[in-house]
Amino acid sequence: MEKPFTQERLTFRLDLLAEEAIRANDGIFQSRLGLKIHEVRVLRLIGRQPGIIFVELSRQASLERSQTSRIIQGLIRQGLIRRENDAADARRFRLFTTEEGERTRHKAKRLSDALETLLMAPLQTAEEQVFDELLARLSSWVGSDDYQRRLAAFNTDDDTTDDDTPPDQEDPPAATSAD
Amino acid sequence: MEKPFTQERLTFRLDLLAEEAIRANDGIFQSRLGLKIHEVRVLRLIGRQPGIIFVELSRQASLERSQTSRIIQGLIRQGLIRRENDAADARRFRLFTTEEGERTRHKAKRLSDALETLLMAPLQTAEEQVFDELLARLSSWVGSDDYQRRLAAFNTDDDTTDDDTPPDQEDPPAATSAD
DNA sequence: TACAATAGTTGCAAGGTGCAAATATTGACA
DNA sequence: TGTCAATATTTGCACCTTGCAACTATTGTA
Repeated sequence: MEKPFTQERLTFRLDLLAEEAIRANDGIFQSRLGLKIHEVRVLRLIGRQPGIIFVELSRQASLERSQTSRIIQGLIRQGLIRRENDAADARRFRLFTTEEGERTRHKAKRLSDALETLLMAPLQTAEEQVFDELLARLSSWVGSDDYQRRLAAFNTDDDTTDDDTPPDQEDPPAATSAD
Repeated sequence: MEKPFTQERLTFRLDLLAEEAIRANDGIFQSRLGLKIHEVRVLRLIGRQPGIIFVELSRQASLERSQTSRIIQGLIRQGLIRRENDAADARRFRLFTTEEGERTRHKAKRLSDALETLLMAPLQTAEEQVFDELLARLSSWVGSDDYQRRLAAFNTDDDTTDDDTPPDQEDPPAATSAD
């Protein structure tokens, strides 16, 4: 009755897993810290790079500028971070975590670690490392200009000219009449 | 200047990659087939299991019932699938792809294949297989009752009692003043 | 002084998501 | 047979996220 995930689209599985990971993290963060996952992400980045400026933050968090802006406001309101005008350029400001922000960040870290462990439970240590490494390579790849360029080309040109796919049989249409 | 993705949260990277994969697929599907990624997912599932019923479909696609319902309506309106009342139970109906639906499905498949190839470009064949396999195991894991149970326990209990984390030093706060 | 570029904010509209109530049908049982 | 709980699917709706576009503020340059 359970459909195996093998043979499913890679993108689908990726989506599923990511969604689940996010859902889990977000749920826990909300209930334990009162923060959303994106807020935690921003908090973490600021904590790791004190003095980071807006644009960098937005880029690294992979969040829209408007979104980033609103998240920052929220974190400030909650007293988890503070901003400081840049001495050299009044358009910018630099961000820092507060004491409380640091405490929260560490709590979040612990929660994330535990969740990650749970998520990776079925993998052995070595496998987990491999997965981690491949994931890192892929993440970096999709962030690269090269990838973006190729993707754009894909959208424009007709790479789909290999119309030689057979009528397709995939699955023996298993009768779902299991009642 | 480019922040490496190593050392980032696994969930974050996972999210990033999944988002990118979806964005790419969705864009292409929209422009080439006029379909959204979720519609394609549903179409694919129906094509693979002709006669599938609503609940099963919703479960396999991992989509809300309401959402699934609306997607089905859309696909019917576009003439890509058709529904047939279940002989035994009038509350249910069974779903089938139309001729055109099949054609569209194959087009979608080709597009997905090509995109997947692009996405996995930095990996060698063997690595890709490993990644695929690990992903499959993880997908299946997060769908399992065991995982769900453990996650629920996590939400309830206090697994966070290991409060021995050191003050944390992570990153040498690299001065962002690279200007 | 003027103008283009950069930094960040805010308004707003479009779309996705999911709950909850509604409808239709079935099955069990008194 | 009438009643009621359960199942299947749909629809209404309200909430939230997302992202564009327009706006303000400041800088650098000519």
